[in-house]
Amino acid sequence: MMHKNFVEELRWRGMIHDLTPGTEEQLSNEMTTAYVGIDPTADSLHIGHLVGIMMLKHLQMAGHRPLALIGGATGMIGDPSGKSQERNLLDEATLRHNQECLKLQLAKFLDFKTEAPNKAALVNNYDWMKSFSFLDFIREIGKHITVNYMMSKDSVKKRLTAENATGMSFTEFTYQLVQGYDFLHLHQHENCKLQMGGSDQWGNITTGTELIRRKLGSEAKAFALTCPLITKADGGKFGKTESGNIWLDPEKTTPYAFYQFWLNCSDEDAAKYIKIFTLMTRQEIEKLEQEHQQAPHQRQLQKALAQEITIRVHGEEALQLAEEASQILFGKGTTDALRKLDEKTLLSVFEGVPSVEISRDIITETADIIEFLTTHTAIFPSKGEARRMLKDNGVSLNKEKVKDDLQVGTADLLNNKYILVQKGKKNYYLVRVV
RNA sequence: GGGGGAGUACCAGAGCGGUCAAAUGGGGCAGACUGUAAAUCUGUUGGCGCAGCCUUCGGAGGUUCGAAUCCUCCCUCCCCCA
Repeated sequence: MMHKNFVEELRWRGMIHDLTPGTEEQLSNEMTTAYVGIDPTADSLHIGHLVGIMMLKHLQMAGHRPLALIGGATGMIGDPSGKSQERNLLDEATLRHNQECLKLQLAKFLDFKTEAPNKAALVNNYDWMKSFSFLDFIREIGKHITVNYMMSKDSVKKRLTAENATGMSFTEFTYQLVQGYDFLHLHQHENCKLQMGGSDQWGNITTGTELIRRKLGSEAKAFALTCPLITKADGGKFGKTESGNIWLDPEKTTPYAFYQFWLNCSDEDAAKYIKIFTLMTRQEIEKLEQEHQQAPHQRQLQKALAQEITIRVHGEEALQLAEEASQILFGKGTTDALRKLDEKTLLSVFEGVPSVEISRDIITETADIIEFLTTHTAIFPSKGEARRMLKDNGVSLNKEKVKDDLQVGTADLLNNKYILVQKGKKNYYLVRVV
């Protein structure tokens, strides 16, 4: 019933950073339950969550049982390992709402419905932490782990010894123990034997395995597996753009923007990401890489990557629209091509492009381009910036560069109703005259 | 509780009475080159009616012709000792 060797699969995909001894044996011996934690800080996943989810996906495909753990409790504390500050408490209603939304998105990757024994499940540590009293916690859990052990974790050491040490609250210090307890709880209630996560979670995960070993004895089996943190070749943070996170929720990140994100990856990143974020086989990927090398300008890797993820998250139809829009905006498209589009096509193509409405008088009166870009449409936050960008040759109307002395008039309208404004090469805005 | 240090633009970090809208680096944005890539080079990075003016250097007052720079109080953070 084990279709594939899970660890082997992750290994060639470059998704293994570290694992505890015996992990592979455990996975080849029996169907194993494993989990990945997700913070429910928003009502949508973003692509930073995708690595963990893909690990669960491969796990399930290999015949094992995936658990997605919503960190309702831990998410309120904040991991001391850096970036995240201590967080605020979410009220329970918000937490449950987020949980439901996340589950719908997870269902695009994991099978929560199958009759097979390895059906995916969603759990929330708030459910078992909320009524766990402090006193009970320190008596039952805290006494099994020494402070010395906890202090030896990198995440903690860094906070204590760093040059610019900012101190660490008791709450943050406790984080690893609370997370460790999750593993113990799942071990006892769900027969969960493996926790997975990013390599920054190694310390927290091993606190869990250690807690299980000390509390349940050395015959209790608990393993850890981490994947490397996803990076960009240029050192930037993965998954962020100037406009923020890339979300899976089409309301937060349009399918067009989502598709564009992947299409825009550098060659180096695309080769790495395609292994992590798609299910293409090794042969398929190697073939693509060869094709890419022979004709790099065609960007086969980026296209394949963008296609597969966009379909999985947003569906076939959304992908098609995103591709069409990209073709018109970035292809050989000219003003003429734009003018030929009928209104319906134009609207569907630009669905994912931010749009602004302005009143018709502004155009019939003919508007100064700077006024048009700032006060009327708010495409630029300040006139100075608009002026600067115009001087730098960075603004186009309907795909034609414009100068700062232009008067915008009805002649610039597409379908007598729209103007396509372009800020730089990649930022489009559809201005709609009403 | 005692002693010391720090808070400057997106971040890091200079400046310590006028020449400061504030060095430098990073980041961002744009342009050139390209393949909607990377690297590189260039420009730009508070606002406006832009050779001028207005609002900024934790907060509130004060000294001075003039303060990011000096004084007072407050807030926040860090370090060391107890």
